[in-house]
Amino acid sequence: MAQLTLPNLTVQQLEYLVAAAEGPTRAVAAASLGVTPSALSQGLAELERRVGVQIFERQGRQTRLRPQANEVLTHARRVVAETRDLARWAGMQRTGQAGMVRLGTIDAVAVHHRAEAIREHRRATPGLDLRLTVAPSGALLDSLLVGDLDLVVCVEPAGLVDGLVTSPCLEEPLYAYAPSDVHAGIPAQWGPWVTYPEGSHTRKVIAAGLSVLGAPFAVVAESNQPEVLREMVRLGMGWAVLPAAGAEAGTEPLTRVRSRPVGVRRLVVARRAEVVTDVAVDNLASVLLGG
Amino acid sequence: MAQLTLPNLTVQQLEYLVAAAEGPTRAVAAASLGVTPSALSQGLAELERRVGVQIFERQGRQTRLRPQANEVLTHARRVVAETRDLARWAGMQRTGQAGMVRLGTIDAVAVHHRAEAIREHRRATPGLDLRLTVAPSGALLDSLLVGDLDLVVCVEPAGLVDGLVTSPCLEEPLYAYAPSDVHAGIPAQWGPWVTYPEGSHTRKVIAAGLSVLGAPFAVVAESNQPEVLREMVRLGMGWAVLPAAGAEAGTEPLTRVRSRPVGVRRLVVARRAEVVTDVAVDNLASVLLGG
DNA sequence: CACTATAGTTAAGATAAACTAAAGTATTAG
DNA sequence: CTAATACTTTAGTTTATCTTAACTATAGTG
Repeated sequence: MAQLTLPNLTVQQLEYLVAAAEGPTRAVAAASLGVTPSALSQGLAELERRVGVQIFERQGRQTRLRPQANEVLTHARRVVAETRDLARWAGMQRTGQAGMVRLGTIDAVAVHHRAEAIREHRRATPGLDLRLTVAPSGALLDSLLVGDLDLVVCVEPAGLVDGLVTSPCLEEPLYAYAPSDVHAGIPAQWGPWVTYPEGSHTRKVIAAGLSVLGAPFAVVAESNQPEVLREMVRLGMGWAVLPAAGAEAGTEPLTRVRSRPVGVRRLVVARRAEVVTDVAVDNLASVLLGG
Repeated sequence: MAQLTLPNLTVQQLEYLVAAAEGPTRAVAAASLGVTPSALSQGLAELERRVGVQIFERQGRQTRLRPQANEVLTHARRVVAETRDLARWAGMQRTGQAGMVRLGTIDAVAVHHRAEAIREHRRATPGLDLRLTVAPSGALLDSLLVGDLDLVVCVEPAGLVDGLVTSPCLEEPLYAYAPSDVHAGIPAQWGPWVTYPEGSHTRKVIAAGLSVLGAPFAVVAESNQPEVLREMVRLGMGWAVLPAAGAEAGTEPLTRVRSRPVGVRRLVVARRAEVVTDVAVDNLASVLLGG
């Protein structure tokens, strides 16, 4: 098949044609474009040369469109309109009003701390495709590193993670809760425990806090979901250390064994270090930090 | 309303983007475009700068499209395809296979002499919008001068018409016909006549021919249509001088009073002198001349 | 008929864009 | 470590596009 080389038309030339077709004279058209009549004339001559078909004809002292120009003019209008749409999209993209952000959070953040902020941000930027993934911190950070997520709110990792940058977001106190029929004694008699699985960032914080208080940490059941842990406590399966938001919500909130927290887990906003600045991600990050 | 200034994208840049998206590497894409990788790289960088949105990202030693590029890529494919269509149209326009030709002829040409040629030309160039107007020679030439027609086949005008050029097309003998019950005598006893109206080019030719033969030219009825004149003769209203094609067609052809023609009318192909070369008109003109 | 205003083109020179060739920078493979 | 690959940058040249200014042609006016 013959490799038909396309005429290298520019959007500007097509704009010139549209303006020339709409204005009563070329001088007016040129003024509306903000160029000299000379520039318009040369630009249109170049357009005509590239299309390779006569588009204009002199009639008296005016230059008019030939009937054949309609085909070209239609093309020009279409491309100009499409380019206008693209420019509009690009503008929204630049200001973060359009595009896609894949956000990952632990459940407490999505359900409690930033639920309203996320809902409000979604309302404020309807063009933005905001996707929310709820998972444990470790899984979120893995996904972030691999590129499956753009922004993560999770428990602060133990050390610096290569390729990620984190900003402190909020600190969440963790309280001890016991089944309702159990008498709270000294910490050395607390337990046994239901808690987050091995490997969980929060579990590390809990273990450290209990260790400081001198409480044993015998684990009888595990779950990543604070709601599940709360129900286990209510059913008398064991004790738990949970954020207040997860434990004291619902119709039958648990009551704290001790008014002071066992520990504090620090939540951070994390994103890839390498990544070029994406305004949509920036905006959401600042909402999540600032809220 | 804000005058959103459009990015001056070029068809070439959009082709670069499409090629880069389709080729496995940029080097391959550049080769398929017939440019150096450097040119492709610079062109794409310029495209990205003009759109104002990051389209590419480095991944290892390759440059990949970011997900956001899909929007731009879709636009690029569309505009490239539209430009290809335009180029195809322009090519047909240049070779006369597309466009519009407004042809005007006298009836004998459309009905007899060039009927087959016109039909064949219409069949051979289906993209061409060929419009046929049938009218007397004077009206055709007026329309041609005003610009309502592009090409005319008519009886040769008496003198040169300013702004028109004519080429001889064919010569058409005109024969005398009498009602069937009339005995053909010497020319001085011919008539009375039914013939073309005053002002008709053909009538001038007829008048001159009869004058040479010494026949009187008393006119009792007029019509521009040879078929009408023929029927008048058949009904016995008078004699007529007609082209053989018009008089001797049909189920009851008239018979000539005299085997030799009374006169000859010269048909010409006429077009405006000023007009820029239009290949479609050229082609049709040569068909009408050559057939 | 000159005289002037209008409509647009052409010419010349400056500025910006786009190409090639060659050198440079990472990244992957052996 | 070395070589190859995939692109980008730089430098210099060619090509486009703009502005200003001069030019052509037409239409209207006395």
